[in-house]
Amino acid sequence: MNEERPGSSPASPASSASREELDQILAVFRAHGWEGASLSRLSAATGLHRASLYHRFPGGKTAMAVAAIRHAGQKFADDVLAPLTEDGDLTERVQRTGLRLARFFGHGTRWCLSDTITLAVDEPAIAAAVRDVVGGWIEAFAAAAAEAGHDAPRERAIAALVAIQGSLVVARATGDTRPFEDAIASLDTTLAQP
Amino acid sequence: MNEERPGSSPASPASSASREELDQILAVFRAHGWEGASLSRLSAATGLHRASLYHRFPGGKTAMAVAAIRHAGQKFADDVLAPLTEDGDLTERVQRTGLRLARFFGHGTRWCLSDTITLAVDEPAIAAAVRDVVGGWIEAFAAAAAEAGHDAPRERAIAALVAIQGSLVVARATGDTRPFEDAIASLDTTLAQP
DNA sequence: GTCTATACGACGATAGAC
DNA sequence: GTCTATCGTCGTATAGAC
Repeated sequence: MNEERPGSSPASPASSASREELDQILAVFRAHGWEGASLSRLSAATGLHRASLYHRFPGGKTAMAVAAIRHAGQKFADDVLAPLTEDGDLTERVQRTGLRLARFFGHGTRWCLSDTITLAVDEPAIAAAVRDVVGGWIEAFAAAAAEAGHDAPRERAIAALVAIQGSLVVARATGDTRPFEDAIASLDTTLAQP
Repeated sequence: MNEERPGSSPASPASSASREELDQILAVFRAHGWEGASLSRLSAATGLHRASLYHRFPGGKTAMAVAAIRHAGQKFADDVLAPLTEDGDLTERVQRTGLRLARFFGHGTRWCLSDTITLAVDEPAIAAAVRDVVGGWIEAFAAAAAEAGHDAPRERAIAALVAIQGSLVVARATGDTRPFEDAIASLDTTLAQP
């Protein structure tokens, strides 16, 4: 379980960890936020002992969080946003993205890392990483809205993002996931209609 | 600083703390969430030592959180939701509620307690208190939408709530508070129009 | 009701053997 | 690169003097 990264992306600054480990670290930060993601929980989730985690991430917990955010951004771009830029009818692409979104967020039962990890963290690196991921999200949505012929595509994109984030918060607070499904369903009129 | 509660509301189950202290406790939970709201921070914010906090709240940190949520719900009902049920034109009342909302959330710079405190807390009392407050919020919005003649007032109310919550999350993640101002501005069409 | 003092476990982080 | 063991600090929570 240590013969990883054959010739993958050399863009990451350091920190060697397998995709599975990053998945598990990501899950902890996503569910518990910065303060709730303790080394104990991260250790239990990955099966690695504290010292091994620090071996992979010499930058400590902050580096783990940044790596988790970048990993989440990559997964989100590949799984959710990619269908938006493929060939085919815009409405169909937006619909496919909606399905991917619903899966990504467990149909309203899993929170957004960009939400949970930004609570009261005073680490500039984390804030920057989140801004990066969310910016890409907005850009991809805006491109769809522009293709649909809307005159303020960025505003439309942000509106869609707001609806998703808000519905996840409401789902967490009330236990009702219908608003999330509504937010996904309304993507068509928000992004694919002029 | 201890001659409080003359004959106020005997509805609260126990826990004697002044409004100012509850304000300060509320501010800590709102900004830092459940895990980040440490006794040190609560002690520093109130000026009370740990033991004094436990004297006011024999139920410990959970009791402090529940009291903060109820206090926030009361303030929100009095400051923000009350204008909706007063006399006068519906559009004007909704507009006034928008102004109160903007002030309550620092124009997008202060988060919602119902959001931050629900992150990874496994305390049923806290979840119940939040559900209570959010439920009242939805009901008040739905009453306005019903008065406007909408046929699905509850859905409209939830849509407005989602927009506000989502814009606060986006503001936290990106630093841009314009989506929040937009959410407030759109209250008129969401709640006051048929 | 306020305080000082403290219990005891969990926190992030390291040292150093293997 | 993995582990055990440990550091010093902070977490929630109490005891008990005043």
